[in-house]
Amino acid sequence: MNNNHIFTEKLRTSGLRPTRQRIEICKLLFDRKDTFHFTINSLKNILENNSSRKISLATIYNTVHTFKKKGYLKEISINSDKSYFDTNVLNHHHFFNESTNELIDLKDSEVDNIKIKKTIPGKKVKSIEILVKIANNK
Amino acid sequence: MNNNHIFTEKLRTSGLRPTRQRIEICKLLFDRKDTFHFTINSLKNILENNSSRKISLATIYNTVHTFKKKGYLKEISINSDKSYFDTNVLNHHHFFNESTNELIDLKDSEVDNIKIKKTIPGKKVKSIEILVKIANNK
DNA sequence: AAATAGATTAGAATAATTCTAATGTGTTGA
DNA sequence: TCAACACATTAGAATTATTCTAATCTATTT
Repeated sequence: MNNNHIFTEKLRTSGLRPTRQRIEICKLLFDRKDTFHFTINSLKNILENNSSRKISLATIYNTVHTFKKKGYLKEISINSDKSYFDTNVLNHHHFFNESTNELIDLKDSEVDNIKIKKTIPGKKVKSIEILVKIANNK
Repeated sequence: MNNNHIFTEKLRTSGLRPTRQRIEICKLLFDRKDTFHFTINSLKNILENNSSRKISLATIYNTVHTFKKKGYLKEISINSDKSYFDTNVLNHHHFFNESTNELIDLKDSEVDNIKIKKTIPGKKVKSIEILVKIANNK
């Protein structure tokens, strides 16, 4: 049994064509209970090990950015050399473990309301993101 | 008149050799009253226009990272394709204007105390960073 | 002032991301 | 049903960002 038809439908509903590449990536990203954090590179490695036919790196970029645009993925701000993505698109924040380069979700309810006193005229706030950097106790 | 000797001293004090390249970059970054936000690329462009002798891009990377390690620069988390740096190394947060890709400082006092309720055992918090993304009112 | 050790630079190599020509998919109309 | 067209998608090639390392420079010791 497999869930391909579910993803096919999901893609069609979003106005995206259900290609082999997209279905494989969907299965990897969304066929799981927990939220999943990844970089393009880690996703590429997993795909290489799980996928019968090769998916070009450019296609992985295309797909991830398309899914982000559709609201199925969230991009996380880390001052690192890589972009991190999250399958949890609900409002939430992150821990970033600098010792292991891993992300951990931080529910909105686990952070007290943030009040920003400064405003910028003519601009509207699109999002407020908190990143808590952590590291191993030496 | 120029401030080269001041930067020479500052560099020596930090255990860094006062090379021509570093002094030029110091003048550009630190010889100003306001804090300065930049990317490696914007810095490269400014140096190209202000510098008599060419500084290799690799050297700009080296220098910026060295200054960051010494605590003279702060790297800012933006989920963009570039790393942003800030000459303001005091504890503070940022607005990021998505319409123009510009950073604006947000003083620590302009943000209410942030309380994180979740903790990660065996890890210590290194920093808490807030990024407020803004955009033009359409 | 020459020799040495180690720091620094910058061209070359690599890694990350985007561009675009080729290919594939869905739709329309005969 | 099935061309043929219009547009979406893929993936190799090109570009851009970053790192590596051999060559060069600087400070120190004698």
